[in-house]
Amino acid sequence: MRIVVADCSVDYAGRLSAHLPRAKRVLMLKSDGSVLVHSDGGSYKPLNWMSPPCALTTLELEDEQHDAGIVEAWQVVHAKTGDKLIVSLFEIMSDSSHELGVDPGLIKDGVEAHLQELLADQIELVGDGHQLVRREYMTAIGPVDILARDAAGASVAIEIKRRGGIDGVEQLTRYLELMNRDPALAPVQGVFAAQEIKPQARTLAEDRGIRCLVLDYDAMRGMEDHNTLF
Amino acid sequence: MRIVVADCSVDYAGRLSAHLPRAKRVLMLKSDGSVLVHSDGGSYKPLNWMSPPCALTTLELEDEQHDAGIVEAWQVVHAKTGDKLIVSLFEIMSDSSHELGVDPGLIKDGVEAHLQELLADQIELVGDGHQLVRREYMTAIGPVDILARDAAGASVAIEIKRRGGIDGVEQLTRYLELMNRDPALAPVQGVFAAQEIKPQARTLAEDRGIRCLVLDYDAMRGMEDHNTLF
DNA sequence: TACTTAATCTCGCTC
DNA sequence: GAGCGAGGTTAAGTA
Repeated sequence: MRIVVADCSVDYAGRLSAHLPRAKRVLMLKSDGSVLVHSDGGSYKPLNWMSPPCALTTLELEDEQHDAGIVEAWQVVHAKTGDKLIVSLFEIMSDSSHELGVDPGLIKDGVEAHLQELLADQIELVGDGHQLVRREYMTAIGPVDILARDAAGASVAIEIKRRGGIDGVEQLTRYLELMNRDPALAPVQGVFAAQEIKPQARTLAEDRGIRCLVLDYDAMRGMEDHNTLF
Repeated sequence: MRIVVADCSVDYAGRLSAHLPRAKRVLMLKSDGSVLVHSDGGSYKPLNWMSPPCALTTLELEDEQHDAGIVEAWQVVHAKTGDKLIVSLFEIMSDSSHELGVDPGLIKDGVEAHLQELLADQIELVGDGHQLVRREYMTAIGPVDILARDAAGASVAIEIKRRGGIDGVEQLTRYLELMNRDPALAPVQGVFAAQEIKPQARTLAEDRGIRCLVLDYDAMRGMEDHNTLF
């Protein structure tokens, strides 16, 4: 990993064209050839970058570049797409390299799969007397998150999202359309469950007779812990 | 901007929980308080991070942390959500600060908006005798990319995507459903235009009577240049 | 390997 | 400020 702090301008030509006017920035050159151009603010996204696999070469300076005050120029080319990033350096404030080694990587938990697990275990949240049939119930066009039966024994197809948007409603609608053609399942009631349901999605869902269910992740997790403890 | 290269472990607790085992990494501390944890590889996305607005404080070390070899510990807390990032430093290889100033920002062109512009200018690509009514034609549920009329004067609603998937077809279907209720427009023919149309999307579109149109961006741009030149 | 879906998405625009 | 769509999306999981 090489880190350069420099007054520079950057040009990108690939799926789009982009230009960064001259300013002081941090240039991160990773050992896989990738380059990140960061400013002192914004989010984790660099102003500009080149993803691996790619290769960096130092360009020969032409007279007019030299006259313009450029002291060094890099060309970073993507190995597959040919996308090109050109960094023109006017002044280098700092240039250092560090051997980091391979990173052991991130360990994370607490995502959408967990919501499905929790709701399967607490299926009564969908309605009194509901019973789980199975998770990831396969259909011809993909798996429905949860298939259940209500107190009367009627089928209930549940689509779970962390944030419920229109896409999720469309997805559930396609499943319902298909499942309602199966005499063994029909009629199938739809339930759209999410931690947060967007107004447009709720409107669309209710217009189609799909029930909306807002999930309280913390409460469900707390319930789970409680169940585990006793 | 402060850049620290250190042997460290990182813990994040917020919308999810995540942990980074001890390893050498680059820590970028931006002046807005945000922190990025980068390894020597991967993409532009950091292994872990905290977005602004947030604040960094140096924690008092407890005896057991000291015994474990930790020489410094930071706590970065998000100002609104309360998300927390804790960095435990075991050894600091490098620690430097640089004044960068405010970045002038990225200038970009050549995205989807451009495709819409090009197709509006070259509306005859949709079919002989077609005429542009307007771009971004507003409906109650959002703007249709292009509204045109065919040679016979019938309405044509065009949805443009760079990559055409099922989502885009669903979107256009919703527009068509709404527009066909308007006597001044009905009947409205749908055209799904994209640089690349996925097979599933094409099947769904054609099943619904929506015409598919594959756009050749380079040819359209070339045509545009040609028009400008002569 | 190709495709589908989620993301601590981010970013920009509109209402 | 909230909502919605696009992204050089990126990244992870699955068929």
